[in-house]
Amino acid sequence: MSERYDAQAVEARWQAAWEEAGLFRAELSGERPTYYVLEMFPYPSGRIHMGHVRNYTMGDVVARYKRARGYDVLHPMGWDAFGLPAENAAFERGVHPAEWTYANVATMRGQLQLMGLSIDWEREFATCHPGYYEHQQALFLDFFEAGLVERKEAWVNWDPVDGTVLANEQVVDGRGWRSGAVVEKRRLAQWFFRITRFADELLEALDELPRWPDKVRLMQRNWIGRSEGARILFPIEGRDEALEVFTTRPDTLFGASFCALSPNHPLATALAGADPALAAFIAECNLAGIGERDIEAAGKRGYDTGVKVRHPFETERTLPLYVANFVLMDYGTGAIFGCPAHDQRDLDFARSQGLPVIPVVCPPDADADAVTIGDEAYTGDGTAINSDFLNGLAVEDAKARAVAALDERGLGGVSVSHRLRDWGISRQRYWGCPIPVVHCEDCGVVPVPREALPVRLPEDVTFDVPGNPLDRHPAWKYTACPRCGAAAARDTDTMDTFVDSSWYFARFCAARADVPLPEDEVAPWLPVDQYIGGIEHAVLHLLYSRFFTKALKLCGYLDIDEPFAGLFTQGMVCHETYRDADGRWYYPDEVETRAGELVAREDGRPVVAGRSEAMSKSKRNTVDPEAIIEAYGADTARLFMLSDSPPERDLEWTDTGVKGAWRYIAALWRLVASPPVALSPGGAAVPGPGALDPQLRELRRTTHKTIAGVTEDLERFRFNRAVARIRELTNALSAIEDRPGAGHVMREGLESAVRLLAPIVPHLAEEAWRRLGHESWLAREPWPEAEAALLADDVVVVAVQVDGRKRATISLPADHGRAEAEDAAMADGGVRRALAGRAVRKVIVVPGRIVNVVT
RNA sequence: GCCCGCGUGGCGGAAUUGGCAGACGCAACGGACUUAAAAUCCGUUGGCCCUAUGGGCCGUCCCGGUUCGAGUCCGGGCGCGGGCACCA
Repeated sequence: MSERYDAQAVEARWQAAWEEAGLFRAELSGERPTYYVLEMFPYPSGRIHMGHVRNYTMGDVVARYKRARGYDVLHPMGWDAFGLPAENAAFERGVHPAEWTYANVATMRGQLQLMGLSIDWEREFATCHPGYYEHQQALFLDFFEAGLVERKEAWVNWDPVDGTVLANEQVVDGRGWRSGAVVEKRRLAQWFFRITRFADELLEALDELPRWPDKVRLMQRNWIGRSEGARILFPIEGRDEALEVFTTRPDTLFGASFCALSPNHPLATALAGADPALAAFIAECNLAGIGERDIEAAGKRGYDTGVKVRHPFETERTLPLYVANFVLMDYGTGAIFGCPAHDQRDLDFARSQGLPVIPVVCPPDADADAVTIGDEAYTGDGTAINSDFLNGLAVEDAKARAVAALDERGLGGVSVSHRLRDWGISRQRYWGCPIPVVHCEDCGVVPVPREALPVRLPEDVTFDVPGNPLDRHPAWKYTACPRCGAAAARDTDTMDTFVDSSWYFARFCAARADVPLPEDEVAPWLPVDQYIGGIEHAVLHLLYSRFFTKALKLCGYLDIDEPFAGLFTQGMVCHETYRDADGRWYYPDEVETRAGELVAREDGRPVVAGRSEAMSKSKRNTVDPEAIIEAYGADTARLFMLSDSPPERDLEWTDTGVKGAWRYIAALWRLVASPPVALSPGGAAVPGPGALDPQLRELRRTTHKTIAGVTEDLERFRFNRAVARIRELTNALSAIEDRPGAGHVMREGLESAVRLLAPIVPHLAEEAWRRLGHESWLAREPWPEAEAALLADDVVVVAVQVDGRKRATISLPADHGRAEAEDAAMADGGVRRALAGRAVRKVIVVPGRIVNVVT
């Protein structure tokens, strides 16, 4: 009789036992090497979702594996707990953001604990706790002192109804996502982290991150967007100053037909003072957005200021100066010269303004006298024409020559621009880390003294009206200037929540310390050896954390250059979607199959299954992890997460797949509880090869090959392959026949399988380990070692091809030579038949692999 | 528009990086056990064909190339997915 595996009871028992024994507490032994594995910490939205399950399962496999490999492992968990959803909940339901957040944390912690993760919960923290954000405020002050923080005016999305700045993501089709009001551009004083100061460092260090996905590095490279070019001065007619522009194409300078300023360029502002029509044009530009879609709607528009600028090379020539809606203030110098022939934007603008189009680059095969530009600018390579001293030079040479000439004349030189902007961190929100500065009428901006930290959020706030509760709080912002003592006001903005997540990984090393990052506790663990999370953070979070690390190093906190030595980006968890004729979405458990048709369980309405997409509440294609754990246990959920798809790819959640995982768990338990042959006693040595028949010898080989293979797979994040290998082993063990020595081989195979499975299905493995007669913690057992002698076959099967087509397989001793293989191949009946007496020209032998007979 | 990535059975995916394509699993079909169901176990399963315990042909999106040999490398196409998007 086989006993049924009771996953829920077993899992609860081991979770409690591990917890009580404190097995996963991270400790610095000083003897073992350290390993820090971290998954991106969750936002406490309410309940965990399958994406969390996948993410944390992978991290836990790594943590448990590395522990078995003899590392001191740090595997912590916390909560990215500030953010807008809490304020929305407060607004919609009247519950305080803190209450809502901590309740969610409690729920989700309980759910994560059901998964059996080997986490050191003693280091848990939530970023919304003053014990965390007080240190963040201290870091802000450090950055301030180091010149890494500055306050400057910036153009922001302003929602006139809600009275707040909106992040770009909160502007939908030009309107505030909640108020529906048309968003305006406003210039406000904001706090910035000077990430651009590290632009080149952040770019170059990407080459030193071999364990990061190429895709992420590429995305960051593009995001930083380094462009090499030149700055050029165009003297302004009638003024004692020059217009400075940035270009990547100084070679096309002779093709210039206009210059243009951003509407927000200081010169544009100055000119608008005396020109009401220009002022009106600028106001209009600021009302509309500056995204491509906005401008596409409005068209490329410009205002001729009447001002002329002088061409740096052709001093007799002047160009009109426009203010144009497509020129961005925060890139380059906020001003451009336009060469319509070789830039599409400039061409569109020139056509609409009736400006000349002068070709100055001749495409390789074109006739220099007949180059014409239609509706498309020519941006390719070629030779300079119509360009005086540049004529005849290739584009790259012409660039260098032009820059040299500018330099000689004192009218410009080499320059580099980045797409990356400084990081604006001010948010007109309540539920975030207060910015520790005070605004004094006499002293200006004054940092809050360190001994006055933390600047705590007030608890008595209201959300019944839109806007920033901190700003309208009756008392909170009124304080004394720390410098002069006069009445002053606190900054009522809070920090972008990406600040919170930019240094949490370091704080985990000393979660309770009374300074932000004590070196003796932090240094041994950092950098994070393996970071795991979603690709959606490829740029923002991962770039901000990299910046923080460099800033923290500058401030003397850390001695590392990069926060995450290894990065793994996992795929999403997907599920089919279900809709009825009215377009209503249904949850998977709301539909069923009746008479071969998909229908809504409730009223039998026909439902159509749509394509599989990432699980989301809006499409109602989510499956609740807790329900799965209740039905099948955490091990089943974990096993399924790792089984089918490679971890970097999307995973399709299917009921049948989960059932398959459960079947394997039940079958494995049966195999352990009632093996097909009686196990030899634990600890007894396996008989030598001579004492075993070929089947058993082969089985031992399979066992040791599996150990080696799974080890390699786990090192390389090939979890699906690892699971497949272990299944192959246990399939082979199930088929074992009783004969002398079988009990020994069975025990060795079974114990190996259980140990290899320990990181993946830890509860089942622990239970099986005890059932096999052990009294130790499997979670503390060392990783199994493969015996080298058993990894090599003594007989190999070699394929034989005739003219590249497989015609036979032959068995040869593993150490066979070329001649032996060739002879055996030529002697094979199938090969002779395929040759049909034709003359053999040559025979290619790759020992152990293949023989190819070529006629 | 620019920049990446990916196309393998009915499905998810393997293939030691140029050497036996389809491991492992899901689904499906057939069978055993059972009053029945569930559970479990055994078997079959890329396609086509033949003189059928064997054997042949085709087959990794399409066309071409390199090679004794290509899912893997190169060139061109088609399709799907992702990132960025007036960045001068």
